[in-house]
Amino acid sequence: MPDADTTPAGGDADGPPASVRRAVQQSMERLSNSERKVARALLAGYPGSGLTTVADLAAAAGVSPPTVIRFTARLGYDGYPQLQRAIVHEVNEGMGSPLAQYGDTRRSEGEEVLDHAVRTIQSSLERSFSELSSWDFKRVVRLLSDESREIRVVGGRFSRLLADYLSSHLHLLRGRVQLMSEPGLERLAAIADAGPSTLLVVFDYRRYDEAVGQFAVDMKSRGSSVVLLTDNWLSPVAKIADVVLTSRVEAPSPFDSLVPAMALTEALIAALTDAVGDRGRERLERLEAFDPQARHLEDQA
Amino acid sequence: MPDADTTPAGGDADGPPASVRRAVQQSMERLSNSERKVARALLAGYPGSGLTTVADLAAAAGVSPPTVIRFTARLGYDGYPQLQRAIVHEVNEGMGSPLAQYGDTRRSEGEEVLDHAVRTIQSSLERSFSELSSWDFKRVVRLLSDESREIRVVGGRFSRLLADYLSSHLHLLRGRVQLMSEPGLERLAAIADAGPSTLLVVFDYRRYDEAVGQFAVDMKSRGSSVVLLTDNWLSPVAKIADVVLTSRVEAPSPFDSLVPAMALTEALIAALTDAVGDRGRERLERLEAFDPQARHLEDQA
DNA sequence: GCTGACCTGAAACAGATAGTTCAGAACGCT
DNA sequence: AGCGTTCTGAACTATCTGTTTCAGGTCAGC
Repeated sequence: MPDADTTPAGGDADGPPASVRRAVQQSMERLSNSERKVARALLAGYPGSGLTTVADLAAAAGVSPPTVIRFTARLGYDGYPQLQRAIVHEVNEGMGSPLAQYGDTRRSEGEEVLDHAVRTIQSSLERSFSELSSWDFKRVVRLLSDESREIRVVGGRFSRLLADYLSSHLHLLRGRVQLMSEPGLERLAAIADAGPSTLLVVFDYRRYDEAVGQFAVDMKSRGSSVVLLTDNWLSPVAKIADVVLTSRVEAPSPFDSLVPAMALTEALIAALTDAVGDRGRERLERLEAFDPQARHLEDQA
Repeated sequence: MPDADTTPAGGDADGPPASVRRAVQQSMERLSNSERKVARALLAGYPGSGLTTVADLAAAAGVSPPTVIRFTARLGYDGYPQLQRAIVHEVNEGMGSPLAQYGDTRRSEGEEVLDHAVRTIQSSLERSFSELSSWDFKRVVRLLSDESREIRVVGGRFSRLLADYLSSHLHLLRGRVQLMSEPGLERLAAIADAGPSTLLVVFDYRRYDEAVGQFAVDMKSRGSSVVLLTDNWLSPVAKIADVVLTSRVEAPSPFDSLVPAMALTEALIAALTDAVGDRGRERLERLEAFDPQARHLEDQA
């Protein structure tokens, strides 16, 4: 049993590095409420938060310094400096290794489900993007950034959330955008007003929404362009759509996943932000002038 | 672009990261013999050697502490702690996500933006899950699956979509769920009715919603349990929350990303489906009897 | 071989740091 | 309710930190 330098709570005497991160996660249960806050703060800003002083970490966690000390003691370290050394050690080894953290052992219920969920979601996402046609993607971006067009956005039972999400961002970046949340008069009016300069964005994922499908058909018949975001099984709207972007829906549960679709939506927003450039930025600033709570541009320093 | 925090000897105002390592290498010539020993020791054990004490680094280099101090001064830092901070900063970037590398290079508009978006989103997602405490996750699942509890779900400007998403699924799996979509009488009534058997689920991501925060505080003061889903910068609600689940919000655009948060939500739903087991399945079947369009269980063959 | 400039480290110093003590608070358990 | 246990932070302290001071040492140049 050599190397008794940095393996306190790692436990099983097998893992050579015994990541501090995992040690913390495993010890979660044994901790008190405030100590758990420390654990969360440590993981949230890892590893930087563990390389500052006790006082700093305590402040970040919203607890007092003694709690941090007790936290380190409970993990099995002789003191805060020793925990720091362990982190430094780890940083020295890894300095970039991304997914070394996923172990193999599984027992407790929740963990298995979570692990499975993570992998399912990630592979769905990966696959979705790898199957995405970048040419279609660009076409959609061009359509969305064309301010001479009137945009309507609509979605189905769950995908209405994405329709909402997209239109909210569109509002921030350009004018002439409308979300068609409910069936009814609003949609009828939209059909009546539709023409060649109208752009309808449809989110339709299983199970496909009949009302949305009919609405798309009607809009199309009035000359509107139609962009469809759907799953890989293709909504019936695909038949009449001008551009189709698909995403996978494989989920860790019996329900479908919207994560890849949302990722696609965010990618569209990113590309659109890039496309509208200064024009959109000006609009954002104008909007912010009226809404002190929205300062979306200051995120990236 | 000042930010005179960590860019002393980077010098030429060109290098984007101004790596400490590179700063040292460039300054080699200007150093004295002993100082150069320090430089070599620092680079040899980088970054760990720079995260210890002055005395340690001096010993590793075979020189006296003052020499280390003079070394840091010669590099342009105000003191050893400042150099340390610069290194920590660097480590923080490099360790987690490979976000740092996508600085500037772009040619073909749509495609590169898309590529960048994909990578950003995926790394955010990966990082979020790696930082997730599975213990907290399990606690939330347990709370959500406890049918003796009355559940209230609320969200902020954008995260209301996730609140909606979660509550929609909760409705399918169990009873006594209510989405608090708008401020107003509905929320007041919820506060009045709240008690120890109430569970409030709060989605609060930057920019944090004051109304939601106040609502959470009020609910908590009435004895309700509070589960918070937030970003890694922690909503103020974290102070009073019983459990906190964080996700990253780094996005390919100036806006924040909700993809990791949605993935987390879906993981919760998956685990919850598992937890409620047959009871939830029966409920689903009962619901389907009244809604021929919802057949969520047939997805996985 | 003397003089000046420049390194270099021992010793001393001021300030910050981790860790301890203790009293009050919160909690769970009959 | 009342008890004992556990948790938590304010105040304190001993220690270690980075830094400055200063004297000894090295070397080049006429």
